[in-house]
Amino acid sequence: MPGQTSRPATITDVAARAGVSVPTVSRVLTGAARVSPDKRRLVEAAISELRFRPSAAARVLASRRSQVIAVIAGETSRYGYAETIRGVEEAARAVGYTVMITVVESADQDELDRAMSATLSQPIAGVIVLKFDPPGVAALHRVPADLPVVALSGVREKNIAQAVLDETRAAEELTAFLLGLGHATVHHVRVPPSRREDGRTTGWRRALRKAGAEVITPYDATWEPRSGRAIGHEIAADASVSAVFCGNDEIAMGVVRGLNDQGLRVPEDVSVVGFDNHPLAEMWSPALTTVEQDFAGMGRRGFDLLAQLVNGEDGRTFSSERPRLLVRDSAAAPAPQRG
Amino acid sequence: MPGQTSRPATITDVAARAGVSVPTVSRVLTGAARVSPDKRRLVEAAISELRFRPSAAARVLASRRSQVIAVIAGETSRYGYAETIRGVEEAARAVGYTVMITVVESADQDELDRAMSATLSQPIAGVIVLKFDPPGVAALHRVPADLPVVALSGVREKNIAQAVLDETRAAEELTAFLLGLGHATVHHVRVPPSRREDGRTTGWRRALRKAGAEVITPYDATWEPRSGRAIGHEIAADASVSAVFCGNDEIAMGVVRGLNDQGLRVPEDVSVVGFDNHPLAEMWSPALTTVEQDFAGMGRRGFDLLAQLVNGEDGRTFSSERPRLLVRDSAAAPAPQRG
DNA sequence: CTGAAAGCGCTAACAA
DNA sequence: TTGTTAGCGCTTTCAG
Repeated sequence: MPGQTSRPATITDVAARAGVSVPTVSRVLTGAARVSPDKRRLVEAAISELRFRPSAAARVLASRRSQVIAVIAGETSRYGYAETIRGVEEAARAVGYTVMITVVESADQDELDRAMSATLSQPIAGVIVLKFDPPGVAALHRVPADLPVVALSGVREKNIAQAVLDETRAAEELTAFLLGLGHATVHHVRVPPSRREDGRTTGWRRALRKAGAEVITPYDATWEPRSGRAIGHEIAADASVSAVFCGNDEIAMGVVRGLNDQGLRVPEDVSVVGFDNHPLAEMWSPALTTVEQDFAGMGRRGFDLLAQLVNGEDGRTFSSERPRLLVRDSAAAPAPQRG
Repeated sequence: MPGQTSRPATITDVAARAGVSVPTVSRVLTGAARVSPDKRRLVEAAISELRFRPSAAARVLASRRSQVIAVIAGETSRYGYAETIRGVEEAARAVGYTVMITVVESADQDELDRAMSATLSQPIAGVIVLKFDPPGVAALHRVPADLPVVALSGVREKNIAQAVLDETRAAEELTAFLLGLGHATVHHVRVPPSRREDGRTTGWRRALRKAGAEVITPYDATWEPRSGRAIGHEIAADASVSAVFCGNDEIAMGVVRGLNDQGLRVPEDVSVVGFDNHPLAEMWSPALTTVEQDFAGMGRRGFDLLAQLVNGEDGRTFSSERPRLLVRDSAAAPAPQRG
């Protein structure tokens, strides 16, 4: 008998073919109740013969439960973002969840709502927000209260489940390391901050204060490595700079390049350190001293937190990890003729 | 009157509040039919007072249409992958679609089906497959026939809608450029290929054949820059190598670094070129000669193709773009003492 | 232009 | 253990 139309099989088709009722098929699908071995076998056979795939939409509607989570982020392709998302996806996939990506480009209310509404009207079990930047911060505050939420970031926030990387402590440690090398102070190149001040800047400032070193206004970079290069040119012209802490490795590479453009050598003339341990940081010449950040791990921890919330288990609502200092070749004692 | 429970408002609530029937609310939601201005106003007021968001699940179930597409990929965070996904997401968001990410780590049938079934049971309008690697290729062949599909890649395939970047032509051009500089032949470092041979390798071979140059077996790198560095060490030991074409910029940076480790200079001793125009390629010393690949653009074009299929419009089913050669500083005429 | 009625494919009580 | 009966929240006929 030919002519089966290619309409996807439904649970009703399966039930008919297996000679059982629809709920029985549902039972073998969900495992919610016991089914006799022979009926189960019949149902399973029917399922595979018909290539039946249950409709998630119908399922969600009837059960009010979903196996999808949304990740809301200001970007998706820069190193830290991409790795974090990768971690979330991995952890989600391991337990049968799918992840939906929502990019929020602006912190503007209307634009935000427009971007989010498409996602929020989807049947999602929960939301993970990458609170890395202003759009992320804004998005966090517009997630409906009835939806489980986890924020991922470098800075702690009250009353919200959160997985963080303790950037503040790590930045403090890195800055102290530079000071320990003998530098009078450490200059700072910021990446775009999520609020007034990010953890890296706070840690840097704290280390300088503790050491009684002068706190010089940071340079502001964009996410583009070439903005670091331009700052490198500025720094080269300022003989008082002997050590520079950059908000991330890509900017650090730009700064090194900018310094080199002007004939300065790293670390002989100026020490430069980065943050994140980007895959290319160790390939760079000189290999970058930096801080290793386990973004994927944070993503995984974030998903675990969310899964807890979704399942109504209690447990920790906060997960923090301390990034690790990676001493390589881009920092050394200050040159006598500079600083 | 307090005590509204926080149960999300449904279309029925809105209808009641606006004093109209449910279908009328539906009409203003979908715009499928004309509604008198006053009723429309009433409905809109009720919607915003109740903070009503239509349930996508119910909508999909009733209308059999979805505003979600799935992206299936072997990875998500390496440069080309991340940028491609970014392009798809951008184009999708612009027209109110949401994207779901599915990572397929292996080409193994069972593992693939497991990874894909979670996504395929979701109500999706179509699928975009990143056919960049073996898992991607395998995934493409397991997408149900009734689902609109677009493949994204560097190599053309029959009978399937596809957006590509013409890597073969670009690689040929790049190799010819090196040959034109006076190199007797060009060595090649491959990145993990999606099948037997990727477009970059094919283009390289073609250029060598046309020029009558010797075709030497390529080195095989992984996606990790450090694998390039190890290959750089090998190349340094082989004085016959004067020009190297690397499968991507990250590997090229590794190779340059490996060459430098052994005291060789680029491009004075050996010319090295990459592929992709990674954001750090121009920061590198020397700035990398490479090929600019518009991955995000390919992602966008892919989505547009998919949207066509979903909407049942006819039109082009293939979209190709030619990457652009970017001459910078990492390639020069061969050194007399090598090659 | 509008409402009544039916049904999308599934799960959740409830009996049997 | 199994089937029957009701919906989940929406869109889609079909009348009017």
